[in-house]
Amino acid sequence: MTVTIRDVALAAGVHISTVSRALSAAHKVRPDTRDRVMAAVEALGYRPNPQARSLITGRTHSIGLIVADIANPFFPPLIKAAEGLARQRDYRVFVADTDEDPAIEAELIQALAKQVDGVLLCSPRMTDQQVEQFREQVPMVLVNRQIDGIPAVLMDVGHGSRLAVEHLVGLGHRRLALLAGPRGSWTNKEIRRAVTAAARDHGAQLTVLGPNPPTEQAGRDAADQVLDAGASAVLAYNDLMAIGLMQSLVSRGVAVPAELSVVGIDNIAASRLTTPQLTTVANPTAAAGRAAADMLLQYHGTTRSENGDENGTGAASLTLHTTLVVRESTGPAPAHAP
Amino acid sequence: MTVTIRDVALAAGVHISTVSRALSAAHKVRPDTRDRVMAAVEALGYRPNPQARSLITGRTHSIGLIVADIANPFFPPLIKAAEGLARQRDYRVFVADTDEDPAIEAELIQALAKQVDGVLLCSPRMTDQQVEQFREQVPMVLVNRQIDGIPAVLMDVGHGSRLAVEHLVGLGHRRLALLAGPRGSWTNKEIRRAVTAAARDHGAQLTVLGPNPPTEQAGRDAADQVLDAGASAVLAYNDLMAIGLMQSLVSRGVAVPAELSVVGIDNIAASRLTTPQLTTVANPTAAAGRAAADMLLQYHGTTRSENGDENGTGAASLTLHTTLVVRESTGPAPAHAP
DNA sequence: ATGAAAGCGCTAACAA
DNA sequence: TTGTTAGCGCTTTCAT
Repeated sequence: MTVTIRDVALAAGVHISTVSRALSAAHKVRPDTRDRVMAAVEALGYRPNPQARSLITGRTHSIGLIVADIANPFFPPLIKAAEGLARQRDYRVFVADTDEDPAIEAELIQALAKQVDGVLLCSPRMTDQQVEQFREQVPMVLVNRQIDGIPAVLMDVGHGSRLAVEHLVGLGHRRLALLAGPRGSWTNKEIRRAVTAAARDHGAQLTVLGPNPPTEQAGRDAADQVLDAGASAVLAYNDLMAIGLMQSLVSRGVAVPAELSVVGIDNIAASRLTTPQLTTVANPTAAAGRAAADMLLQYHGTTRSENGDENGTGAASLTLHTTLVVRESTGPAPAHAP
Repeated sequence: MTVTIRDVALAAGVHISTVSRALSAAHKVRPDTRDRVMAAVEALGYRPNPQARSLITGRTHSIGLIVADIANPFFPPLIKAAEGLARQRDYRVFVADTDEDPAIEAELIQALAKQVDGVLLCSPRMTDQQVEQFREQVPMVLVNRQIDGIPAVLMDVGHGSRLAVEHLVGLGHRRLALLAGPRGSWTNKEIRRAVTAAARDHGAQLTVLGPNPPTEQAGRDAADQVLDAGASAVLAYNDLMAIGLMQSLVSRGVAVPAELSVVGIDNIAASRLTTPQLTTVANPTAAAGRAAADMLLQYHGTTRSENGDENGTGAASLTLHTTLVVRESTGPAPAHAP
């Protein structure tokens, strides 16, 4: 029922190896033979079995893309961009979702390792050691995680966070709160580090709240802590949390930004939809997805480590810039604490 | 460098077929032999090569999931749910994005057909004939598309749309507009059919605007047409368009719902974020994703058509209910047209 | 330029 | 219960 290379060979009156050549190394076959083969291919509707092919070539023409949560609006643009680039290069993409769970993450990458030519690991929650271990099993490009010797696409969210703090300080805020993100997140550490430093530099007081799951619900739940902290401005780990926080604030009768300024991170589409519109640090997620896929395919595209540089070549990192998008959720510090 | 079944056999002092059995049909091997094999597996870190396995078994343990646009917030919850169920059954998921393009859709399904045990085709834009053709090449479950003889998970968006119309009529609206979606969409046809019928039943006048791409931008662009149509209420193909439309309306100084009522479809997370909050028809996307994956795996899980019913078994359809979520974007019809 | 033969890593009859 | 033998569908030497 399924048509194989043998059927084509039979129909074209040649040996299967000739069919194989006609399909991959066209120039190694006489034009007229090639034509006969192609005609048979057409007539029978033959499509090579990629499994069989990859069993012998060792390449699957597909890559894995692992994200913490596909329903988090941060990821879809990244995924889409990575897929688009992969498609251009005739690669398939396996997308998997770890539910923010390091154990599932490990399990998935393990399972994927054998089936793909490389893995794009986005915002991993595993430890560095775990990541390094998997990196030995499969070519890998990291997104939003920095580990020595592993190629990565980073977003300088630390810089963006500093801009946010300076924006806030410029508006007169002296007591800040940081609504931190999940534990294993490199981005979270970067933000925390940058915000702490920036607050110190500008003589502002900082309360760090967390860790928290990176969800709207966590943002809602944190409202009381934020209020208790006595801050006049909050920076949240991401827009989702900032949006949830604003909802709780509204329902408690706290005016944003009059009584409390709120800043998010990511610049997801929804951040323009809230009232007030969210001030946020914009992450170039699509560019990151594209760049990461490009890195992975380029790196693997050179038929397994060439360029006379086995260790260095693939290990370059790319850092993309973030920017502060000032909208309506930030304003001058109130004269008195709320 | 890569450890194969042969290495394990050698280390355990048994034949490779024994290793194979110990791994798949554990009970067909003596306990102590099995232990030795497993010890060797552990020691060597052996993982079976899924490509080789599937070459012989004909099953890949993965399914394809094709969506029109992964960045459309309608899809991620569906994808996530489908992936969750697949994971439970130890299946991998290939997610692909067609960019709303029927040609890419065909190309993708073609490429995927050989690499997966089945395909979940969500909101396809291809013609029925094309879909039917692919259905012969690979087990398939449709989401949001009804074609005779192909199992599907449907959402009764027609019912939901009727509810929306009745809600609007109940508020005194007599001139309605429908902001239609993309051409190939079954959902779009359903909505159009239901809205047309409901408007007729209630003696309301209806203007249909479209087809349009299912995007926020298309919603923004349609504001003038909507206004020109002289309607006092609009139903949009999806929330994204409704949200875009509301933005344009606001910028033109048209009050929602005072001068114009707006209803969306989908109930994406962002629909609660707008001001006014969007009245919308809620689609159970997560349930649909889960159900579709379940159908596909069950259907294929019976080791290729059993149950004494080769044609009928897999062809059942499941219809999920939609509900109307009344929020703030709909209100009484104004006394005079705007 | 083409055919013959070997084998990628594994499973599944069949023997023993 | 275990080993032997054939392949799954394809690519890739090696001859011819």
